[in-house]
Amino acid sequence: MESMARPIVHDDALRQRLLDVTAQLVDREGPEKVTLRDIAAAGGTSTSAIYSLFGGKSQLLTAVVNYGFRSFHASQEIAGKEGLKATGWAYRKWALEHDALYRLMFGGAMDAYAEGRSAGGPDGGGLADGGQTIDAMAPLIGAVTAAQAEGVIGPYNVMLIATAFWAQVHGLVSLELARGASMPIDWDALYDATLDAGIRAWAPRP
Amino acid sequence: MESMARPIVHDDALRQRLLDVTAQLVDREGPEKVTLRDIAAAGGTSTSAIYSLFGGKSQLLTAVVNYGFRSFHASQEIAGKEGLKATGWAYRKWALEHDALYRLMFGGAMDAYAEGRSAGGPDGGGLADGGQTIDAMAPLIGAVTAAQAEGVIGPYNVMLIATAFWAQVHGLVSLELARGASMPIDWDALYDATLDAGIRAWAPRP
DNA sequence: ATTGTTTCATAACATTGTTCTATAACTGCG
DNA sequence: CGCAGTTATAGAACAATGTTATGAAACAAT
Repeated sequence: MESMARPIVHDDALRQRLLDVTAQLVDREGPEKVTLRDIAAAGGTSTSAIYSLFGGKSQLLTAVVNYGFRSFHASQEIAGKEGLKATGWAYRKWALEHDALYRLMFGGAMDAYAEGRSAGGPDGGGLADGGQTIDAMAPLIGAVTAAQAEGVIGPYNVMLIATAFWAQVHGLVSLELARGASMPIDWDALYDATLDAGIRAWAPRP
Repeated sequence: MESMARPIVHDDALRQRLLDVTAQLVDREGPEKVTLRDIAAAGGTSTSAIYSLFGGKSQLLTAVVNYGFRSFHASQEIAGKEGLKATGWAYRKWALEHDALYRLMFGGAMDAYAEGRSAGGPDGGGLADGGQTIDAMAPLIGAVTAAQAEGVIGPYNVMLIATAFWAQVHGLVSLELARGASMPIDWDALYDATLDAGIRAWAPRP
């Protein structure tokens, strides 16, 4: 209250810049390989900024994951209106385009960093958890419900079907990401056939 | 040829002990958290042993992954004879019992270490790759073929069906491992329903 | 015993996440 | 206008960890 002091440089703009830079570096090199010093240099600041804005590497990565979830969710939202298969294809597209980030979000690699929860800033607080996964599933749940209304999907439990679909797609994508290049498989065709099979499996019984 | 020297202590017995110890530690703490010094201490030796026997942390983890694949493969082999659903349940059982190791094998986390291929010792050489995944799928492929013979599964491409099944199960398991506790889902029931749906999807068409 | 050779535990090194500290940048007042 | 007060930040110091280098230990041959 007495007197104001040195003006703030570690502001929201820098925070956003660091998020962008980190997302890029993580996508390029993976979360382990990227160092705080690199991130700081790329953002034109010092490692202190990461500590004052996020709290540490763990929280920075958490914030990046949250950032990723928003992008992924938006992508699913759009595709969700175009039906079940479109949602599946959009899922794969996003995952292949965000390789390392996808693994960080869904691969459980985040657990390696989980321990010190941040106080909960406007955005970065709280560890990425199932809540976000369920959030991200909302468009898929919507698509399943719509398909039921159209009679394409039978009257099974919606959450169960959605999770089954999600797991199917996630499994294919993570298999493709992890071992795709070294497996003699036509992933496009497999993906297509699998989506159809998934729908077939939950079609109304005659 | 001139003269023999100090007797070898870094032998195959120690190698095996280090493999066991590392597998345990990795399963308990994950591959990032476990340190070479801890491993060496737990094995009653020094970090040098890891370098002379494996080449480094990367190759040690690769060897552990290979070790894991053998165990997993054996488990699948047994279950494969009992049918498709049994294979799926055995898959899940093994994965839940080997949490971190499973992620190391199938989660793509190994890529973080991939760079220096070892010369290829009797066992640890070569990075774990798609070959092992396909190997591990063999029992599943057998089960699918058997199910086709019984008329439970239709005349679709076997590899395609097997991969679809594998992805389905892998997706469920990794979702459960990563977010299971924080999602309000009855995983047992979901697993059961999903296995049935998978079989239904590829049933012979009328 | 001495020498030579090989093996291995330990010490030194480089990198990286994190914490500490001293300086920089500003305000308000004399 | 300068000086004290205050806060933010860059950079130094610290701790941990994978890796490499070094020198001592253990044995055979002479």
